[in-house]
Amino acid sequence: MLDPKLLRSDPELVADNLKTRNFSLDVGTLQALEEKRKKVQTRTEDLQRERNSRSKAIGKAKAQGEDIQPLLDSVEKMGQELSSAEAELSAIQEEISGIMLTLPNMVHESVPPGKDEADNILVRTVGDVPDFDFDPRDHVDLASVNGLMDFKAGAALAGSRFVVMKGEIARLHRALVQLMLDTQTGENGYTEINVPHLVNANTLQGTGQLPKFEEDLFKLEGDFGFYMIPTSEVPVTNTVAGQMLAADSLPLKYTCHSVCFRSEAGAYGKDTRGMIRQHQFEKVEMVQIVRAEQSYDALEQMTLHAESILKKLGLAYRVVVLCGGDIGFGAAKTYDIEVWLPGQNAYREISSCSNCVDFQARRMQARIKNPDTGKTEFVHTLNGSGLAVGRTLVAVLENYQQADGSVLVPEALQPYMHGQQVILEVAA
RNA sequence: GGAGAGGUGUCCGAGUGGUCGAAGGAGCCAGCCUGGAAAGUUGGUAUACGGUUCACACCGUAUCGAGGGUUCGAAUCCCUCUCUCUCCGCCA
Repeated sequence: MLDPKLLRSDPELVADNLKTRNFSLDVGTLQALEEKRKKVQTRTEDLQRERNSRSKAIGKAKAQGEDIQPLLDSVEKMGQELSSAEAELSAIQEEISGIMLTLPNMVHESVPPGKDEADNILVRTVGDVPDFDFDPRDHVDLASVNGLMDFKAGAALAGSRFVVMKGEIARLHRALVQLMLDTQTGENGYTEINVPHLVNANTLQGTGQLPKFEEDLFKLEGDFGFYMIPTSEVPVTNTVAGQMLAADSLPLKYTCHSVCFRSEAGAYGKDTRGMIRQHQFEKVEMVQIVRAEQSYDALEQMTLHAESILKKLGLAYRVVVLCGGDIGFGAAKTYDIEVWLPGQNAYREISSCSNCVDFQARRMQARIKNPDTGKTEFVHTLNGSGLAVGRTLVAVLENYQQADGSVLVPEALQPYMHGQQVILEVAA
């Protein structure tokens, strides 16, 4: 959520900023609502004050054994007026907060303007794109041998955009999870955390998926009000919701392996082949809760933490900073990491690292007491993939393939593969 | 699933209709004390919103798990929900 004070005091500044992400803020409507709110609130509070003071007088009079009937009569008439003022006020406030919840975050000044991903700015390119002396296959062709990656089976069990993995592929997938968790915990200073895969609406509102993006989520039927998490960013970040954190407990750095569920509404016909875009996929996430003044440094570090996995795996990638038109709802600045996929002859997103500044913290009411000023302030939250496991699997298969269709196991993964150096070998 | 007990400020904890934003304690901050510290001692220490103000600040309103109700007045009474704990049942 945006700072309501800023929105009130300088709506043009906010509107200008949101223009960067092609969001048009209706300043006039908002200001009119605000003005009305102010008027009704003042009137309501005046009435409340009057009622309170008369009620106190009644209490006093009664204690002294006086006749309170005249006082009762005088206050009774206020009741109607007060309750209608209160109703009007809460209706206006509800309307305002409804709008506030749908406003995206303001972007950092370094975020480039732009319409879509074509306008993202390249930050750096790392590693060499492999040069094959044969026509490289994509991961579907490579791993479908013996049905080790079986989309038909997935479709039969659930529908399109599901997969069944077996044998060496399933193990490689698990090995990637292990490598990622071990790296983030052992080298990058994260604490491993394991969280619910089902959450309630309030939690999703805290991180910004609700109320605006419900169609992207899977919601469970029944009275529980459960949604399946689209990313563990949601439950992990919300572990600090509603808390007054000790300032010296920050930064909090969590890494979490989870399954993620996305409806992929609006992605019809996009990435229909293979494991790039599934309804269910696994991800190792990084989440940081930091002091405000540290969040942009933390974003740089977190991006490097994501990159550290790609470096270990020897995969070529590039880092881009998302332009205003491509950046997510809650983020103030986002780096995407794109890995080279020979099967697509293109770089494809494998991680997204965002600084949400105080946007989520304000929604969640996650705060610290600043020890220097004594003031309460919101923490800053960051999240990033470290990495998307399914897409990393795709990248390993496609980048390490050999002419005969077998795939070399990157050295960093071999300890997790019982020392196995090659998979998908065709029996001679 | 059944029975019971609870949810109060940063934390612990008192408070069953009125002067309670809330006793007391811990923590934290400041003053005194001290060569310095500890101890002691005095004071301060919630959040949000609104109003007045250049500002310091002051005033008002709301907030005792959440929402509704009763009442002139609710932390306190009633209803619904929710979470935690204990016991029983069931269960990976």
